[in-house]
Amino acid sequence: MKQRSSWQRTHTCGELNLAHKDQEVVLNGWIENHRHHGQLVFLDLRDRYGITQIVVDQEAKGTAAGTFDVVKRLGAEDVISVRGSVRARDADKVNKNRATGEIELVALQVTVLSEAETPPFEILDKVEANEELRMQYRYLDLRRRPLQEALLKRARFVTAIRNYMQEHRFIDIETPILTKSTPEGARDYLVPSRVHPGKFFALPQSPQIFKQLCMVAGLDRYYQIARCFRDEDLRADRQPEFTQIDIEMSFVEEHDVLDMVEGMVVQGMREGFGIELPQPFPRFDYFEAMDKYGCDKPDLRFGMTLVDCSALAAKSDFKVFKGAVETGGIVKGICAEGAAEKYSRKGIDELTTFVTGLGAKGLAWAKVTATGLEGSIAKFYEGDKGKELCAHMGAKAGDLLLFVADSKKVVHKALGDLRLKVGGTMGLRDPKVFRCCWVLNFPMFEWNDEKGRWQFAHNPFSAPVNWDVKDFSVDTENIRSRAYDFVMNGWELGSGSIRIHRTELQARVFEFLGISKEQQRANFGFLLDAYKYGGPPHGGIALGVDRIVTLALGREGIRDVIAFPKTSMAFDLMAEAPGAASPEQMAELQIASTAKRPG
RNA sequence: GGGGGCGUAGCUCAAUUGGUUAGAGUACCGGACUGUCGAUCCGGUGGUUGCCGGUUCGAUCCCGGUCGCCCUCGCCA
Repeated sequence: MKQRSSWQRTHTCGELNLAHKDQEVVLNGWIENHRHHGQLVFLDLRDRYGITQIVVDQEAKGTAAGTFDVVKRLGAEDVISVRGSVRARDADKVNKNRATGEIELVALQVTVLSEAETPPFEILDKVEANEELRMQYRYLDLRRRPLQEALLKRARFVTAIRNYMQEHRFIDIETPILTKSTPEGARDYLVPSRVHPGKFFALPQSPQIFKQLCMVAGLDRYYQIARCFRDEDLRADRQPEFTQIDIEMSFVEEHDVLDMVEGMVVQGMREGFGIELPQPFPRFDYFEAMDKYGCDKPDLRFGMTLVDCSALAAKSDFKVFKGAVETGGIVKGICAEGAAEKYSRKGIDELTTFVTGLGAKGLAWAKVTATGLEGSIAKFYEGDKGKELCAHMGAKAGDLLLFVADSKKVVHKALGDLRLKVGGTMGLRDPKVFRCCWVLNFPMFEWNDEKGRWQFAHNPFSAPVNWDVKDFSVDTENIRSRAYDFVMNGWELGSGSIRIHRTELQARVFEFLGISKEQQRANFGFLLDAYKYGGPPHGGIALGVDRIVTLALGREGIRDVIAFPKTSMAFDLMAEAPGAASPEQMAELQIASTAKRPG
């Protein structure tokens, strides 16, 4: 027989119903609300599982002496234990908004476990206090149901992922948190070493190199729910520390990784959030995604794809169209189905302002009517020409056509963003609908204007699509890597690649980017050495847990799904971290601060 | 690092062109009330208008600086 103190609960605040009628039970919890009626008091008692109404009746039989005096003094957030009898409510007194609404607990005895001061904000499901205050008192904010629900579902999701990985022979391997700084990529968080004066550990931006070493070690399939750290400026979807599902597999090609991860995501979304994802996830070549959606993370909840109209534009009388093509640019359009009515002249002006803000010189448009086109380009597309354009765009009466003529880069940026904006306005981006896809074969390098040199587009270890590429300096911008992104609803949620597993090729990539032998040795020496002793072909991916959960739950930002987040200035308002180090600590670490405003 | 928004009672907000004693809802405290469930009714406490400085007879309001929070561009291989 388990021991239970008299104050300890027999049930939770979410589970009592008519089946427990007339039973004597004990509940523990926080007082969410209290309603005093003189000789009759109602308490809403809350715990993680729900809310149960407690009734304290001065005149009820069997109530312990003094109970009513205790209850009269109770207030919000006091922690109490209630021994009572479960009573069915009369039909007209049932609260249909609560799982426990058919019953109430008639108090026989009330014990105060902990008194609460008036909280700085009311603990209600609906957010009333501002986020700054809520972050300062995060432990109070976390009492709110929406936050608890996010943490619960996040945990269920991660558990589903772990189960899936376990089922597929992956080994959960912990990699170092105290590791080494690398020059490329994000700014590192540094940790001074006491026993190595003047030297610093870096917190990992990701376990990238270690997971590849796991492959060299022959561990074959690695995964980790890994904390990562990046000291860059923050956004609604970025925290200085965040969590990745990190995966690496040996002896694989792209489709092996993609198939495996696809199954994992489907299982995680189903078991974590009850979301069924349509399969298979479409797989786009990078340039195909850019051509059709104007971006490398397409939102597939709706169509409205970009249609190339350059050929039609070239023979047009419209100078803007014709001129763009003649000077090496392109003309593309989108067809917003049924949007003609939704956009007034003023609405279209706003769209024009929107695209000019993205670098476009203007926005050409036309509304399709039963008789032809209306709008800025109508006079160039009368009669058959108009019909030809509509046929090309797949447009029918009531649709709105929007065109941008410019360089390919500008057209894709402007129309890609415009597509999302118009799609949003037309209600095509339903937050309860989820569509995933893969984007493959990203460019291997990108030009860094500031530094005046090429740099990795993805990471230094991504293999080129063509293993035999002789010279990276030839046609550099068209060299593709075996890198892929996982995308859901227009969010990049994961990124990975098939890796380079041979020293020679890795060395040539570094060499091309002007990373000297010395730098290579200093930064990645142990990885390059490892490959000398037999590195298997391998590849992997990392998925952002915080972002997936945020998207699945339809929350505003990732702070909503992290128990103890930091502000956009990377400050923990509750713990007041970071904080000052004492002179003694600094001296022991042999470091000094040059900050103008210490502590 | 740049741009934008915000900062007034514990909380959410208001306050006319710069003008009397800075208001309301809610919370809290006190009172009434035996069927409420965002209880209701009556009364009350509660303010360095983020901070510093300037303009002015007079500043919540205008100006400069500063601190904090949020969004965003750069940044985040």
